Amino acid sequence: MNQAGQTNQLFALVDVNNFYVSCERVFAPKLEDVPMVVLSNNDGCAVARSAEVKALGVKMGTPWFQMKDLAKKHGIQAYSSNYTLYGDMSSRVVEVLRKFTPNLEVYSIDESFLQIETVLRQYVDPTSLGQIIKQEVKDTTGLPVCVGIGASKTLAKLANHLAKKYKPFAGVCDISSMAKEELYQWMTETPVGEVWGIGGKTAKKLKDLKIHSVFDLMQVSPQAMRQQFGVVIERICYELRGVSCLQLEEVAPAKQQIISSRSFGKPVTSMEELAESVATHAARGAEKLRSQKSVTGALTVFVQTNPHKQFEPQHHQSITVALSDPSDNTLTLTTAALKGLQQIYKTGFKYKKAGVIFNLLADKPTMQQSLFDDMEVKGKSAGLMKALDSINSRFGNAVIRTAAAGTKQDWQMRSGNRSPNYTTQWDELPIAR
DNA sequence: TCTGGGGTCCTAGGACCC
DNA sequence: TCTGGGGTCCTAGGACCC
Repeated sequence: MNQAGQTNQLFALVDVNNFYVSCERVFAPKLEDVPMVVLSNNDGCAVARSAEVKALGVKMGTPWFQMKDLAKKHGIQAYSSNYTLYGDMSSRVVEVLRKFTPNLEVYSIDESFLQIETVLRQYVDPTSLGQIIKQEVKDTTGLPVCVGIGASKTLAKLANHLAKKYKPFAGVCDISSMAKEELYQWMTETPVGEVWGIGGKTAKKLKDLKIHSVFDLMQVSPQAMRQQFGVVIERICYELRGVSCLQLEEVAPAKQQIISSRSFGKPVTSMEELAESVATHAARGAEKLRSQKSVTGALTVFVQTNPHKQFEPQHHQSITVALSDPSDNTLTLTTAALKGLQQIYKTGFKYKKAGVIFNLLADKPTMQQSLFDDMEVKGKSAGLMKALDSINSRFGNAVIRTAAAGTKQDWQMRSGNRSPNYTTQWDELPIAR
């Protein structure tokens, strides 16, 4: 919530239009204006649609086989997805955006929030900043973006929706500078289900309460919404009123869960095939684990039959295997996953999907941390000082500089009023050779 | 006769996002 | 014939404790 005296925040949401489709078009300009979709793994369903295809009423996630007739009729081109390419293009976009402000949150592969009130004075107004961003991304990466600007993330999202939907905005919509009457007009015209965080289920319940538009939701009492729907919807109400409740998350927090799973192109029945898949997923997960410097304390293995085949016997089962020691080791994790699979596999089913989930993630202990753990000096100031002294004598006194953790008072209390000369940021310590 | 009550922790499941 | 692959947060309810 805004504190009195705090600078009013302003958020910009930059979102690439039809991201996967636009990426493909950058490298195949002849596809410009051609109706096209990008398909999911196994070419199952549409995960990105060009504007032309959206105009035909094709919904996100429509199975390719269901739209084949339509595709034939309108010449819709289908492309298999290339996530490596999209990931690379995404980084390039973020690189451009960082030139405008370091206060940036990469929200998804094709969206970033920028906090812009601090850089605004260099520009005529928010809209012109938005236009410059849009042009710069286009010039540098070839990708088209829309920019939405508002006093909260939710309003920036709404503004982005308007920028995409209504041509006169020319790709940039600034809600914060809009006259109240105009904003309320847009809010009245926009269905409540378009609000970020209001999904199908909630939209339906809201409609039963005669809350149909964004404007309706902004008007109701947030407290009443909290009672009926919980804190999430309450927060959305405040955000729509311009009270920012969701702050920028500049550093992505470490994942709490890592999933690797995939559907099979064809039904799988044998243990051998399942085992191969599960082993692959465990190994992939282990890589992800190591890349964020975590270890996992438990993993879940699951197998599923095809839920769309109503008349075939169904078997959805999972098992969670606890590890005696948290690990990021491929062999350990693969072995545990296969052990789990043996427990849940049953013959006679046509499996459609299998995967591995790592739970109970924790930071991987660094060498320095285990040193302190072993010496049992953690939290004991005298022993801690001694240990730090010994590190200083090994690496030179300049190595350990300041007490970065906690306040100065905090440190002095724990260390008997000595000055904060030591770091508790273990990552900064060098590793002995 | 009459069987507490409040707290924490964990898990499953729902709802939502892209 | 053919239907994605990730994630997050919140809540309710059960287990358990004193």
